[in-house]
Amino acid sequence: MKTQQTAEGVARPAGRPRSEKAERSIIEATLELLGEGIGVSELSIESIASRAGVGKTTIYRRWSNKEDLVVDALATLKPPIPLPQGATVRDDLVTYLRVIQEESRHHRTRCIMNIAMSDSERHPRLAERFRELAVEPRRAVVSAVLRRGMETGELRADLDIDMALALLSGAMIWLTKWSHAGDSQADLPERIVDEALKGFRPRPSES
Amino acid sequence: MKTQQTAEGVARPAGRPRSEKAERSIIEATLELLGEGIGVSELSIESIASRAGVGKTTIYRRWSNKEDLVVDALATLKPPIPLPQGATVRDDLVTYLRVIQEESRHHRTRCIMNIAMSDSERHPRLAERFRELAVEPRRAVVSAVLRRGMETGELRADLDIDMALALLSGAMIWLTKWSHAGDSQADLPERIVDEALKGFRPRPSES
DNA sequence: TGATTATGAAACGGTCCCGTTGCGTATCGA
DNA sequence: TCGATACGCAACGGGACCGTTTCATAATCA
Repeated sequence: MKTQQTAEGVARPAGRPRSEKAERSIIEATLELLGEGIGVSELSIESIASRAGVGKTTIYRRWSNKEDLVVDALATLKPPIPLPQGATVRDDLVTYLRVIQEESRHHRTRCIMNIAMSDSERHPRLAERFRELAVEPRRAVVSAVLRRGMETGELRADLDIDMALALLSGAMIWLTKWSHAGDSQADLPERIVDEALKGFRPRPSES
Repeated sequence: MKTQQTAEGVARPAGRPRSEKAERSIIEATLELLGEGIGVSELSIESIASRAGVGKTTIYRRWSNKEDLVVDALATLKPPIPLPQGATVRDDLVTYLRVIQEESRHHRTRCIMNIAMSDSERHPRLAERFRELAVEPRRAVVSAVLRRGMETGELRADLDIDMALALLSGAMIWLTKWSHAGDSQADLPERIVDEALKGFRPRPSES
């Protein structure tokens, strides 16, 4: 295989270069199918190729197996918007939960979250990737919000940040998953945050 | 089709009766495969028949489709042990979370939970069945515990029970799913319950 | 005994997908 | 122009599973 030097000094093989467009449409098709509820194990290369308007060979030339492709597809997901600093920590937390709630309305996000939740057993690399891309950045943002509250005194100084994050996120996901569809859930973020802030015990000074 | 009356007056078809043993082993095989991480969509009738040591015909004679079979299989899952009344509400809640934690250690339970979480989109009947069998009874038990605490004054009188349940269960599942494997998690139930009881705000009377 | 139904095994034709190969065409550098 | 590589397309042999049918055998009752 002959190569040549580009201006940047990057080695480049001779012949027709790979199509960036094809690559993008393959990844887009993958995300589309996952977003329609197709699980990783049911996802077929042929369906991706067909959806992307691409030959199977073009896919096999780039990825040696399905998992690699899905990992790369997940990697193109945009990280969430940085959380704006609201007036109070309570406001920021409500905003955070509202983002989760809003995302879970879109098929695409919800199905990809399902994949992360359920296929983590059989696809640890996928789960790890999802962790880096979706879980960790949110953890960092909310963690900062909570720390700010601990400094200003709006929150307990000895608050366990990971535990607080788990309570908030876990409750949001739980309720989204298991509450009856008929229930109005517009105020879910506020209710979760307020309940978590107050705690379950009575407050002697306020009762 | 000729029928005959049994002593109990139940109409019964002539000929060889269906094997109870075959039926049980089919359901057991189904649960085994699901417990090994096979998703509902990948679950094949042939693999069930093979595992159960049974002909495919025997399965098709009883269930017209895969989903019906899985629904019946889920129905054989034992409801959870009623929660013993400990000394305090805190103890009972810790016990409850410990049961969840313990269950999620067993492959079988964990995988079935995964199915409930992820396949609920495409199999609403399965999700509903799981709700009845696994979610609702727990909700009832914890709900009773929380109400007791509200009466005795150990908990706030205006506590939102559904919200409290979501915070506790959601946090447990979230942490089980996303915390690093290396973390010691033996005291997770205690930490979750205590954090939820205290709430995030500082307590003026105790600080 | 004979009628009736169930059972496990095997085979059927059909569908979907696998991963690979060959083909004619398109796009690059030399 | 030529060599090299990528492209979309179609076809390949092979495997898994579908849902059905056939068959010899087993269990039940009249």
